[in-house]
Amino acid sequence: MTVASPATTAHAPVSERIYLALRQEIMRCELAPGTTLDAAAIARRYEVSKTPVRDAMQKLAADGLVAILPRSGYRVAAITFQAVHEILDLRAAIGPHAARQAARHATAADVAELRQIVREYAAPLDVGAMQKVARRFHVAIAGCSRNKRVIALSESLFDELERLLRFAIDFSVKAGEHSDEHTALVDAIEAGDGERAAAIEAAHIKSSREFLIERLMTLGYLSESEIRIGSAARSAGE
Amino acid sequence: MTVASPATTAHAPVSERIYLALRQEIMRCELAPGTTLDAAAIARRYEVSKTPVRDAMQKLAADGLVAILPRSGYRVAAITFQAVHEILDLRAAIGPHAARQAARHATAADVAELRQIVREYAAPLDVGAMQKVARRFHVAIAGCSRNKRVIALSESLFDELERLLRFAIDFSVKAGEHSDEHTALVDAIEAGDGERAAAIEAAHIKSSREFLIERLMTLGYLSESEIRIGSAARSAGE
DNA sequence: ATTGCACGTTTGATACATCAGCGGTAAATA
DNA sequence: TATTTACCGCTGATGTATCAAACGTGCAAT
Repeated sequence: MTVASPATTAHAPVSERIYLALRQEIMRCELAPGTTLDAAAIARRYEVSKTPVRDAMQKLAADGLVAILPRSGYRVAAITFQAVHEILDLRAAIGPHAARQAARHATAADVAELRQIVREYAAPLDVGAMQKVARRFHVAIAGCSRNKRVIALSESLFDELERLLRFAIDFSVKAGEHSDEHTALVDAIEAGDGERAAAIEAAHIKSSREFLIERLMTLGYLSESEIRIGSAARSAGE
Repeated sequence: MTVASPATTAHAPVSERIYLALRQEIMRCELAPGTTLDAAAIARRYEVSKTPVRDAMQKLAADGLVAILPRSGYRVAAITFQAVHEILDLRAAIGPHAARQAARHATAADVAELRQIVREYAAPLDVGAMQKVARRFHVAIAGCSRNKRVIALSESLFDELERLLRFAIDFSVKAGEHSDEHTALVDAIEAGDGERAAAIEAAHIKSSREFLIERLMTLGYLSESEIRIGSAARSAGE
């Protein structure tokens, strides 16, 4: 109420602002997974009422970032092996598909943009920055598919993945060097070879999946038996 | 498959009721695509306040069934060729993947359930009922993947597809007979042959895609050029 | 005819009321 | 005295009523 509501706030829905702020906090693990969120406190903190907080919670729940316990509370989504597995599995489904479609639809400008992003891999980067570049690269490929749903889904998956990585990896890992793979992928897209593009993307996702699982294992987050079993028989979590 | 009531919680959230009711109306095209929705009127109609209506709108927006125009209104999502294309494309990405995973994870009970659903195809069905059975079949396969995200996504895609079919096909088409294909798919899943399962599912989706596109063309919803171009260069629509 | 202003309609936000679940505390029993 | 159970109060979500702001529309004036 103290906000004088400047005339410049033409198209700035308050709920969107809250949504983005919370989303960032959750993804950066500044709000720890499993934490129960107090809607009233958040409203006070951002100096707004509870309604936009409510809206933001709905959106975050749709993104899978918070769980709504009816009549009980909001909780930051827990990080479970199940979740990691599911996200990587979904990525394995849509990543290659997006690459295949990208090979069909990519324009010269698209290819140029992809090459630009690949070039940025060369610069010495910390893990956080590398994450960002990787996200841009894969989302750009999704963009080439010209399918808005695929794009939105890719973004969502990468967001969640980023959160998992921040939590589990703790930034202790050096920047991996697979820019060769990326160059090959762009080449395949430029050549219009959808199958090759899909295969490269599939291999890429597989390797990052194995990397991540190994990493989680060394951190004691899961045992070998869980990997063997896959995602079955996980009753707990969420 | 009884409802797993969460212990003491025997509650019916009002917003959920509104959500389900509106969702059904939208999917049955009783609310025509493109219609602007009056939140206050809906609130009066269901004898509730505007807040649960708001929540329901947020959920529907997350499902892609309504579009929220900030500071302007809610509108039932329009049906465009773009949307049909995107949904079928996404299905083409996750369907085969789900089938492949189903072959890895399906239990004997899963296979039995799938066979039961396939059997129901044999009975003489109207198009609406066939839709429902097809939905159950494909969602059941997604269920075998043990990936909750894949399951939710499959359900969402089928819901949207159902709406598109209701709108475009107008129930004038006879029940297609591809139960052989379905049987073959279940066989592959039972045998654990993921690649074969994925291939069958891919072919199945491709054929239904072609069927639907042809159907839309005969109804004058799109021209041949649009098919050639694919989804590119559609500036209009939502 | 076009532009500008004012009004009405509808969303967006706030403040307030209500209700269910959870935890603490106390009492009763073994 | 220790453990269990039942009751009560508190916290926080859900729903209602009200208010403010913004977009669209229509009329009027230039």
